[in-house]
Amino acid sequence: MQNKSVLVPLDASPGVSRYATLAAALRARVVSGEWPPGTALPAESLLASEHQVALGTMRRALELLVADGLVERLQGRGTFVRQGISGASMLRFFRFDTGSTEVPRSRIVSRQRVAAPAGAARRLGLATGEAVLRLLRVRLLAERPCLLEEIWLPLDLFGALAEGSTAEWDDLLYPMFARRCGVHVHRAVDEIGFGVLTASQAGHLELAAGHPCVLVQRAAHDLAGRCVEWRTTRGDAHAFHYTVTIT
Amino acid sequence: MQNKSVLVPLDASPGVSRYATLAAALRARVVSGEWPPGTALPAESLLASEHQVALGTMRRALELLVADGLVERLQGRGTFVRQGISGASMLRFFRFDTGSTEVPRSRIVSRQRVAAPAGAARRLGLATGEAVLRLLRVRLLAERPCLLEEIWLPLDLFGALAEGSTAEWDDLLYPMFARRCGVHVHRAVDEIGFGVLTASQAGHLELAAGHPCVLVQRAAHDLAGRCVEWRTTRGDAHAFHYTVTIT
DNA sequence: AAGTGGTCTAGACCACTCT
DNA sequence: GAGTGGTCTAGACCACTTG
Repeated sequence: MQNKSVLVPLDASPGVSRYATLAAALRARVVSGEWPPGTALPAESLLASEHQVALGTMRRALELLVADGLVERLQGRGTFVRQGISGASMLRFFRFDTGSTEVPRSRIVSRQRVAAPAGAARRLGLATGEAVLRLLRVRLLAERPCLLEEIWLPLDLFGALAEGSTAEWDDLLYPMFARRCGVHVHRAVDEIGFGVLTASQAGHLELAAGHPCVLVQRAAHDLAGRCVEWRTTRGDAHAFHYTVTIT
Repeated sequence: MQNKSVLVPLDASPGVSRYATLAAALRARVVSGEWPPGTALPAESLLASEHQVALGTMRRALELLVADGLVERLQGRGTFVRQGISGASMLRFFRFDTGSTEVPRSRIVSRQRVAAPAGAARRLGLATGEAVLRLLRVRLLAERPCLLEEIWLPLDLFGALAEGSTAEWDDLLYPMFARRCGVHVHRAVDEIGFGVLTASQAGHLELAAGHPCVLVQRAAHDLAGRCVEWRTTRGDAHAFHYTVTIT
């Protein structure tokens, strides 16, 4: 029987499959922090019996969470809440001829605690004037600057980054966000556009003012969907390349 | 039992699941033309009994074909071989402020039957000098040119387009390719880069020579994986925008 | 050896689309 | 009403990881 509405009092929403309902319930528990990033969920057989559904139905629900990127499943090990996005490097939009695929070095040019201007506030879901951290950061490959980033972070989440030396910061920010601030970036939207460098921007990149550049504007979100970072990345337009496959 | 190697003589490859093997077999039959684009496959129950597998196993195989974009399944109707790619408009890379999302008008500027130059031949998998069709095409929104396209087609497939007026050609090429030449574009790879317009290119777009532009180079493939079109699209870099979501 | 996810089976009923 | 794909069940065994 598909809908044992008598035996299963829970949510027999019409038009919604059981596994979709289960997935939503599990998603809520993950987002609530019941299973923090990196921890394992109960075994599928346990979850199935707890929710009184067949194993296959619970598996379908878990597959939805995998498709969402919320969890990952490892044969023989378990089902784990993902730590955060992985291959989201800005470098995937550029091709700098350094041969290797090394992680670019990172240099924090400036760090300011400021009142959020309208644009950043809007993107971060804050009121104009709320306290934010503004970072200016240059990324280098083979000692040469290749990307310039302006990063806006809500201070209520990233207070731990407002003090202390920035010289020892990691080259990769997101793992550091997780370790030092407990912020896990789970989803990001990159919007690519074209522009021209100001004199100041060009200086950081060792290019001429007015040089064409590609702009990548990123809004990064945590598990709960809150925007936790707003970032604008600039790089030489001539180094830009990106591949999309349609099917 | 998972591997009835005695009862099922077919391909008991180690390390490969049954449904993956089934999917490969079905894919081969689709590619061979046994079920042309637009036609329905036999019902999943038929396929399952024919291949002596459980329904669920055959469904898993069909899901793989769906993920490939090879077929689509419609509840109550059947499983159909896809006609071709759908939302692959070049316009998704640009934002021209015309408000609407109309299909841009198309004007064929020139059509030549030529010997393939090395670049086009390589992309199309032809020998240099083989006969190809070269099209120059302008796309217009609200009567204003927005995109310039140089299109290379192998003449052995597209002979039907070499004769007759180009004035009555459709605004969308792929449906016309299917109707008039029996060529179905199922997969395309777009490679995006940055450049600058030559005087001649700029003229077609009503821009100045040297104006920055975005280049989209597309290789389009049919069901069997043959490259059937090589296209270079140019548009004003300032109109470029593209969104990518990472998770 | 115990526990996990991955594959497979052989049924059942449901929702939808056509005629 | 007949036929299609979509959902669900209650089992079984396989492949892999870890103690």
